[in-house]
Amino acid sequence: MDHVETGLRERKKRRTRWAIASAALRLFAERGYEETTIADITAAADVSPRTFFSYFPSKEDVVFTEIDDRLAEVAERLSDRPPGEPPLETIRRCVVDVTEAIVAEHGEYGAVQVRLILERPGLQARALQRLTATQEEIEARLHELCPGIDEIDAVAAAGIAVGGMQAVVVHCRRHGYEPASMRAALDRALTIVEHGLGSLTALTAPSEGAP
Amino acid sequence: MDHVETGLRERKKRRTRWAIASAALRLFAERGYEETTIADITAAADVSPRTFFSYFPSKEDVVFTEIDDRLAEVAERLSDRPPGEPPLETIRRCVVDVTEAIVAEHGEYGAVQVRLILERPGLQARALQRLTATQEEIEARLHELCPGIDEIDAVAAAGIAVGGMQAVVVHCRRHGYEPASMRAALDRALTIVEHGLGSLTALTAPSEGAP
DNA sequence: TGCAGATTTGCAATAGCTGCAACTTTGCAG
DNA sequence: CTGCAAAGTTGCAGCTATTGCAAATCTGCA
Repeated sequence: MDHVETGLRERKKRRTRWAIASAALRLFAERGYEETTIADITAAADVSPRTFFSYFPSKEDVVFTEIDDRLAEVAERLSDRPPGEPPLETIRRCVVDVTEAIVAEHGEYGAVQVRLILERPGLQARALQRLTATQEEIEARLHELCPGIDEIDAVAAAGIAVGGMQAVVVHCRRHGYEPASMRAALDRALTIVEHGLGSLTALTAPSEGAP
Repeated sequence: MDHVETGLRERKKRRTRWAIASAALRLFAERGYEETTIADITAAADVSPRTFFSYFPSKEDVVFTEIDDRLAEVAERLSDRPPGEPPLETIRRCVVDVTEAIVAEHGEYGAVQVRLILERPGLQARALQRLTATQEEIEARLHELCPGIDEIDAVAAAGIAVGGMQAVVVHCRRHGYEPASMRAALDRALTIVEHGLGSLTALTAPSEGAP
């Protein structure tokens, strides 16, 4: 039971939602986020301003269209891992999926969405919040995968994993989104997550000073 | 040149700022955040509504009064570490300081602030954003401490460290703030940060299933 | 005592968001 | 077909946060 409903009603709703979202993203890209009002968006989408709020709870939420679905999808996929796989491998897979889902282009306006989120503090905050939600999702799966796992361990593992993810996002923000570079950063971060900061000799040696 | 200015002007400004902040926090505690308007706050603080915005850029910012100062203070303290100390130790120290600064009670309304931040999604998002800022702060210090460190390593290390911090915050949110328990969670998280997720046998063994 | 600069304030306007009630459309039974 | 009830859309009024602007006050220092 997903999006297979054939009713005219459903189809029309989906179309309207898309009309609003794409109008919004297009306008955001053209004149900027703050510079685009709800009225502008609804005018472009040819619906009443009031209607906007029956599709999205707030202006900010339009920006996250699809991204949320994508994230949820990834979280679900986590449960479909081969039963014998070591949890750590599962986490790795999960982090890779989520990260790529976040960074990769989603449909036509993906680039716009990413740029907006990275630029507008408000949107950035919202994104972090969703990332935190994902973190709890990960932790829940961990408890499923390793029934007896210590709670602190699970929380910490999830937290650290997400921290690694964020590291990649930060890296991308600075150096752009070439898949290759991103992959490298992701692998590096995951290795560190796996072996700990203690594996970085740069960190265990006394800080500069006496030779 | 900090808060030593003796001018009547300075003193009055400081007093007003405090009046607004404490009125706000008190009201938030009494009737809730959303239920308190700027007008309510300024009435209680005995200033004009317009004045509020010359002290705080937004309603949300009042909640973070002092917390920001505290965080900045901690970040600064990072540079005062003994020169020969291994960076990893410095990080540990830093994480402990920041975490305790976040969780500990700040002044009279500390508990209110923490509760609000944890409850209101908007404030939570804002807090995460500030945490991210701290993360970048940590990274910058890392580059100072280990001049040649690989950028990805630095970003990842900072990200993971903050992830560990968040883990502790999550833990506290669930189990309360008894210092002992928090200390334990913090230590555990830091150990994991240091030795990696690979050190948790629960994660490296194949997930349940065939015995 | 009086001025120059800083603060405070009132006023008006914009924009996001919500509740409500009237109006339309759609799905379906008769 | 036809008509009804549920679902969806719209306009309206209203509330709150936030900002620009200019008049009114206050403070520090002659």
